[in-house]
Amino acid sequence: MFRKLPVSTIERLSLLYHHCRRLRAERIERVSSSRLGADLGIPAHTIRKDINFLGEVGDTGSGYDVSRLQRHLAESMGFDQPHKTCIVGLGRLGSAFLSYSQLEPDGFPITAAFDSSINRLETIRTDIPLFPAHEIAEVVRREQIEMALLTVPAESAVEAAESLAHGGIKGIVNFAPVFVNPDPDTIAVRNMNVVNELRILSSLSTLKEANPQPLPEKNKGD
Amino acid sequence: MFRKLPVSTIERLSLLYHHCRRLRAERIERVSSSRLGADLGIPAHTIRKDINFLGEVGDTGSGYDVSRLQRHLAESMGFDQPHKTCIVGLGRLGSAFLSYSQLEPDGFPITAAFDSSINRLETIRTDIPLFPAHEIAEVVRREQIEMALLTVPAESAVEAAESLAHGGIKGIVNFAPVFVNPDPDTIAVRNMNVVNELRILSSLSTLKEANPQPLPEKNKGD
DNA sequence: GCGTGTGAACTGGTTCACAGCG
DNA sequence: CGCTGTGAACCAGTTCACACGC
Repeated sequence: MFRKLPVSTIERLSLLYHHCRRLRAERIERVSSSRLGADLGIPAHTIRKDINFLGEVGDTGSGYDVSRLQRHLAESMGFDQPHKTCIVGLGRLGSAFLSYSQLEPDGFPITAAFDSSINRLETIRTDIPLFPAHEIAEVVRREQIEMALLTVPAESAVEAAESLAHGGIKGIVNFAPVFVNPDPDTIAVRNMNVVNELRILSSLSTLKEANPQPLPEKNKGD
Repeated sequence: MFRKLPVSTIERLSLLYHHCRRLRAERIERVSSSRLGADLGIPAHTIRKDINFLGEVGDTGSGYDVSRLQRHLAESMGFDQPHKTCIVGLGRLGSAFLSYSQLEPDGFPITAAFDSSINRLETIRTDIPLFPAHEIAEVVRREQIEMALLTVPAESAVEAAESLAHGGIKGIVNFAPVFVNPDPDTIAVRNMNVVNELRILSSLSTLKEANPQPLPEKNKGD
């Protein structure tokens, strides 16, 4: 249908979808691109361009109907269907997600969780079914799990990702500080690495000091 | 010195720096751009271009000296100095970081942590100094804290970010699902939102199904 | 010959400017 | 008159191709 959405556009539309839900919760029914831009830190014309990838949705002269916009986003990007998700690695971070109740209502029900330590599996108390790591592929396939949060130590990340691939996973959010992608043609990976983000921030600030110029202004109107 | 590094280049160089440390730990002293590219999922010529922003560093015909490369990266991007870091919000996620011992050796010592619940502050046992949220600005300024991990609920994020700004923070890693940036000219923000990453993954997979074409190959050699 | 360094060509995402419509 | 929609212009980053040094 909509070939070739730039990834950056997908990222922004995903943000936008979330913002629509928020606006609806606040009973706001109508919003302009410039308002959206200010709220999300994105230039207004970029917002309009992005939305137009989905076809015409706005009402000329009076902005966007929040509900309609949300519906359009949900339908065309698949935000309306839930996607079964699993957690691989139940250290501190994985455990935190295990009890992060926001995932289910946002469309990502945690359907299974894995750890290589049987000991640890027996200790954790939760309603979510827990399995040993060697059953990853089997369970993912059986339960048709699409998404994975990969929260294992760096040493185990590649192997765990391969198991997920064997199970037919569709996407991985990788928290380990190593590159994993068993099969780039089939599996998408997003990396979330705190230390790396901190490094990026620190070099941005270092480079800025060395060359004092304001960061490009991004959240103004048109 | 090196004006105008694209942010994407900074991101890759930061990854590269981390990889250098790993290689050195494995006693690997010499590496080619194509090898680096394969390890990091980045095309080899992009690696070379990125590295060249720092000036000539490689040895023609025989790749890069890992130690020298690491040193160059550290010096020009400020990776060698430690940057004091704080945690704002001690829920599950914030607490996980509080005991994530990797931050200190990677150059981001946790110097303080904050929460608005005095009760919670009294419960947590740690060597890191804890403070009530209303002291954020004061402590950040006094301790010269540069970085913050913002792990508060969405409702409190904007306010917390403003306090950090008052304290003169340089960078914020924002885990809350709202846009925060009190002062784009002075403060850099990186957003890490699991639900958003999951949505991006799900729409990538949805759009791919609707239009079955392989994702662009990224981790091949030259 | 292998692997870096780099100017040149390219590509595609972002920005602009304005037409069109309520 | 405000705000969307959009083709055109722009520009930044990526990709290419090849010269040069080991």
